[in-house]
Amino acid sequence: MTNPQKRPKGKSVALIAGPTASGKTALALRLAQSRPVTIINADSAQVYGALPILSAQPSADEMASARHRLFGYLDGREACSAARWAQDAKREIEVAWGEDRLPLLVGGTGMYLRTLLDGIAPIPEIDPEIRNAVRALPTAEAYRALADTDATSAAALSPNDDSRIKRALEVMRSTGKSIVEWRKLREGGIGDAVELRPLLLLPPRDWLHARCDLRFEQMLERGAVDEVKALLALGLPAEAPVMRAIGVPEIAAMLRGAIDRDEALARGQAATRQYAKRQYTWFRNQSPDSWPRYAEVYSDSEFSKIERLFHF
RNA sequence: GCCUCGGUAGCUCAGUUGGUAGAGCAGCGGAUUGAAAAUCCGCGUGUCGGUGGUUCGAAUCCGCCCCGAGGCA
Repeated sequence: MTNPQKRPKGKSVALIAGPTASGKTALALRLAQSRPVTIINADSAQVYGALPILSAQPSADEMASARHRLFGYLDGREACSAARWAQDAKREIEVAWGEDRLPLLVGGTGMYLRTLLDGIAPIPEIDPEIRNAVRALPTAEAYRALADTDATSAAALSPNDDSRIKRALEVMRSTGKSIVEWRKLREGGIGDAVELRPLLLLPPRDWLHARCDLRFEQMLERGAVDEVKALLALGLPAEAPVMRAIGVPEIAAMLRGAIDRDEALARGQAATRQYAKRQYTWFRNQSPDSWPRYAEVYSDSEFSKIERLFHF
């Protein structure tokens, strides 16, 4: 299956992406047995140290069995971002190459991966005061303010799209330039400079749902509640990304007595399924057609089939 | 055995004096440029328990049967 027309563009980067609970970790660990790799996290919640269980980070044993990077490396007090992660990932990729290891990106955050591969608009850091002021506004007010100063981007957004409205507004206030203008530039992507070996895991939805449900239940049984207790004790602001991780609001509601355990379980499971669905939509539609899709249930017995899809 | 209440979407339930049914949640499709496990947009998916009547027309009225909960014995 070698294609003589296809010449390597550069050093290799492997990528396993797909919805939560699709088997990415198992596949990555299996791959690590067959060649020297550095598994690099590409998941926006697994970057935080506070939630190893609830964010489904690999276990301590799994982490010890292969080289892992960018898992749990940030304090919940700082907010990660696509650009921040992409920068860190680039660095880890270089290190891996330097050690003759294959960098293996594993994760489900489509925007992080896109930022790394395609780059992003070079918008300067937002002044924290401006950011805080903008985020404190009610959505409708933020939208009005945006319409007054940046009608073009306001027109392109739903008046309810809180997070994009506030991003557009903070960019306008902080840089004096519309986010629409900024986005005409896109910088820093490594996609054209590397030989990418991607694989999407898109298992059948029924199976995935059952796995989401089971996994959240097991998280609850295996320490997620204590994790959330400890997280709440830090007193982080509700907007901190780590506070919005799936399961945190649900378990927090249970801990303050607003809902019982069954309800927390049901809500956490539903939130997991809904997240998986969004990821499914992203990877199915946003990924280049050339990226191989594995639509079956992954198990290690399928590994040789997977290796072929990976174009090794 | 008798009485009462209930049986409508995957779940919890609405459904006014008969005009082939609609909410929430779940689910499905989509978007996604520095919070993305975020945020937003769109879509009812139905033997109205079954059956036989009354009627131009039944989820709505009547009979019988089935299932569930409670009560009386």
